[in-house]
Amino acid sequence: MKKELPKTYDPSSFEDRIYASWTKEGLFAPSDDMSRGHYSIVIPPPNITGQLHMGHALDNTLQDILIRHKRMKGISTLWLPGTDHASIATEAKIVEAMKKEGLTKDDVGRDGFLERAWEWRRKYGGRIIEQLKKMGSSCDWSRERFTLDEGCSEAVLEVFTRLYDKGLIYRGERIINWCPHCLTSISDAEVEYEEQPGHFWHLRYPFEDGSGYVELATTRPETLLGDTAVAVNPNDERYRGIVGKTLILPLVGRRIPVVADDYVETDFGTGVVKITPAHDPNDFEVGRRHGLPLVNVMTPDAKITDDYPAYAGMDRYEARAAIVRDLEAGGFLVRVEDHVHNVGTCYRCGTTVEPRASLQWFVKMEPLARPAIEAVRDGRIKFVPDRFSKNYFHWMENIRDWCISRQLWWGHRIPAYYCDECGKTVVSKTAPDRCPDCGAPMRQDPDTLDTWFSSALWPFSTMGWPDEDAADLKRFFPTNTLVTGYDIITFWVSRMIFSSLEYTGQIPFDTVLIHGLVRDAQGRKMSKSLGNGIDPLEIISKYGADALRFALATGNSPGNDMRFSDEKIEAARNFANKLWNAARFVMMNLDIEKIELPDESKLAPEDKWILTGLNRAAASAENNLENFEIGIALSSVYDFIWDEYCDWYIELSKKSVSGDDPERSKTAQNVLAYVLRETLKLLHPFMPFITEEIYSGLPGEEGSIMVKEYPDPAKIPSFPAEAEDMERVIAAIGAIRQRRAEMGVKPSRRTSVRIATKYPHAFGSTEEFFKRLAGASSLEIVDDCSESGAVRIVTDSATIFIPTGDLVDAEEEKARLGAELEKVNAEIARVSAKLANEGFTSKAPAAVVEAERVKLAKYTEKKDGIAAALAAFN
RNA sequence: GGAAGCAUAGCUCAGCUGGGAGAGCAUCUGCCUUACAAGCAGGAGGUCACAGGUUCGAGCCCUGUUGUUUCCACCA
Repeated sequence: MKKELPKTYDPSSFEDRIYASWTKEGLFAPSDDMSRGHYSIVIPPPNITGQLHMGHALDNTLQDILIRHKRMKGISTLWLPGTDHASIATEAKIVEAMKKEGLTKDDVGRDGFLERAWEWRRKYGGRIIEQLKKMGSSCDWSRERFTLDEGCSEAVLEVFTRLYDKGLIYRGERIINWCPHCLTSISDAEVEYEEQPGHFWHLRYPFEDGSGYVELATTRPETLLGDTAVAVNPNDERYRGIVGKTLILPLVGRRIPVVADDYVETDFGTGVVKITPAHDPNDFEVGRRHGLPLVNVMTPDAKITDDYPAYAGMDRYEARAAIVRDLEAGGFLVRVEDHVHNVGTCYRCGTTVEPRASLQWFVKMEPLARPAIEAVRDGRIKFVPDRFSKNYFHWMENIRDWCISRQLWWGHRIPAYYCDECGKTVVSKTAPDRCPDCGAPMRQDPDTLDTWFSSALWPFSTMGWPDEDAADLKRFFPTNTLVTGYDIITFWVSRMIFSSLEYTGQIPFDTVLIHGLVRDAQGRKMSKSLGNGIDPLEIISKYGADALRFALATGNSPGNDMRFSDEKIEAARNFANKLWNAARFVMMNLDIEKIELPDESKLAPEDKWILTGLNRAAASAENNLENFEIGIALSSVYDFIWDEYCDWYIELSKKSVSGDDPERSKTAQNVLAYVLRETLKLLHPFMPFITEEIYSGLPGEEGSIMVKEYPDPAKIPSFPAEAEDMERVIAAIGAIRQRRAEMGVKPSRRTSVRIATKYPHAFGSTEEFFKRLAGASSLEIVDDCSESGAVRIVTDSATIFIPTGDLVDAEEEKARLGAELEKVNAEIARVSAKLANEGFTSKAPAAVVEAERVKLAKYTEKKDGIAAALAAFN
């Protein structure tokens, strides 16, 4: 019946095999048994262009831990996976690929392009899914979804038409962020600001009537071509007289007015601002207030239009240089100063964004934001940690309308149809045959929707919405936990919340578990450009997926960034190896058909001690997992395995297992195996592969560990009193080891040990322990020992005598004991003072006061022991 | 300009509702004690950034200061 594990822990030899067997047995699908409730998570869908990186690895490890834990608790559990079509990123890839063939989008046309995109998706879209599987992710792959699949597209159409009918989606000419490289609009959230050194060019614009100039400063002189006014503050005494006058725009010759607007700060620059409504968001607003014309001076790829022949075709930076040169030549340049300013860049490609007035589709946010704010404020949705709700509120409360149209082809095409004859617009899920007003043919809007528009629907579009009766929707929606990084709260989390509330009337999830970024060993963000990214797949092939998961989960607290280093992953692998070897030891010694926890009457003190420890570890794991304290949950399991089970219990059990009492041996085997089995279950959500591999070798166990019941502390026997006695023995062994090490006693040298204690029952049958673990040749329980040639070690429950003959220097012993006495006296003084403090005893919780009393009693016992030991020298 | 996080052992970090500071790595000493040298046993190492405050009691709560990181805003 004995099963042997290979001598070394080699995760690559079993991880893939185990994952395949889980899949084959269909263990990832939710169970039909709903008696213990249900629990669901939707995966943050990775981009189909993506390769697994450490961020995914962390995100998915956390989700898998939560899911596996709930599943083991018998809850019907769904982890719904899928991918995101990632409009900009994917389109860029396809364009790039076509470029190698010498083709452009226009060459192949819209249909040809989409064919290529779908082909690309078929080829590479599953790559990241396969990588997630390497992590051990227990997603229900039979439910895998894609943001551009039929169901999700249906949801998008439904939402768009509903919002349009409600007046919450509108089309209008606004200033939007335009990426000249991606050639599309992007939303405010997709702009990243970075500080860049630049200049302030002080210019002067002449009055038409020849009465001089106004001086103003700009960081973007090339936008001068689009100036349609100059503005001053209405309360600025200096400029009161010029409001309403007309200026001649240098180089262009356009007549532009001086307007008064509160937007202008009197104490910044010269107090005069040039207004370019088509190329600056603030100027756009000023322009609207004053009815100024929009003059767009740039092409989509940020080159000057043909309207300005002197600069036509130049890109914005060439044009800037040329215009500055011409301004200087014309005497319009007063001076140039250095200036650092924030420049908006595209979050996808890093190109400097060009604000640009254009006709786009928007979602009216204010009415949607209100209930979304309320849902978090009243606690229906919780952020863990809570502080991220502040970010959320700030963003939601200052939200601006969301630009959702993209000048891309890969994505959900906007279901708006235009009649070129009469100008009619129809928004409809199905294409109208012809214009309902004039009967002319209609033309669909060429644009697609922001990728995040469909991601915002993910928690319910994947469950079957808009079919309100869809089985999954009824059963698993709202979902429970959303696990994601703080970097996409605005992009995604907030949009799911308002979307779900608006369309389903329900919250999308009750808890948002936020994690930080995984940084490199130096604390830098992992990035492609730095080349400091650590590839999770490489880590897996070198150390195993369990080690990777452990390294990511341990010591990680919600919302905080973490560093990933070789030391961390090695420590994780070492732990796996430790567990592996412990299991190997247990299995080598097992001679039982199945694991049965023996009656209490058969249990030895050390058995009761380890069971009590297991009980505590199980309680800690359970409580901390429920509170999303995943790192703490894991460390309590880790500590139990290494410090209690391996370092002590296995050593203690050796005397029984290999002893000559068959019944005692059987009991010890059963306890060893029982604790190992329950420990494997405790650890399984964190390290699924190694736990499954070991579990499958345990006698009498059938099926997969992943669907066994998670250890319930209420069902694990606990013996606090006996465990405390065992602690006295462990403390005594520790104290002897310490003294021997201090005295430089060779490990091979055995000495007899005598123990005087108030707790003789605790030390009753422990001789073997002292022989094995404390270098003892014999153990004797004595009432007292007054011989002087002995080392005396005093713990709070025993005085230990080791007659080491001439090794002992009486004076040294006295000095050492004296020092210890002093120490313990100081402790007694401190605790006594505390207990004498009426403020403490009356105000502190009873349990805390009691704990102090227990401490005092222990210290006092120790003091008495030391005093007695000292007395023996006199 | 606004907001938030972080500051704990040489390094990287835990420390969950306030009740005498922990881990991993590194380091020092001694061990191949037949599960494990990816290990075992033992040791050293901390005014918990600084200054006040609240409290019987503060690493933890409050105020301020310094350093550092991030998010938001965008003053042309």
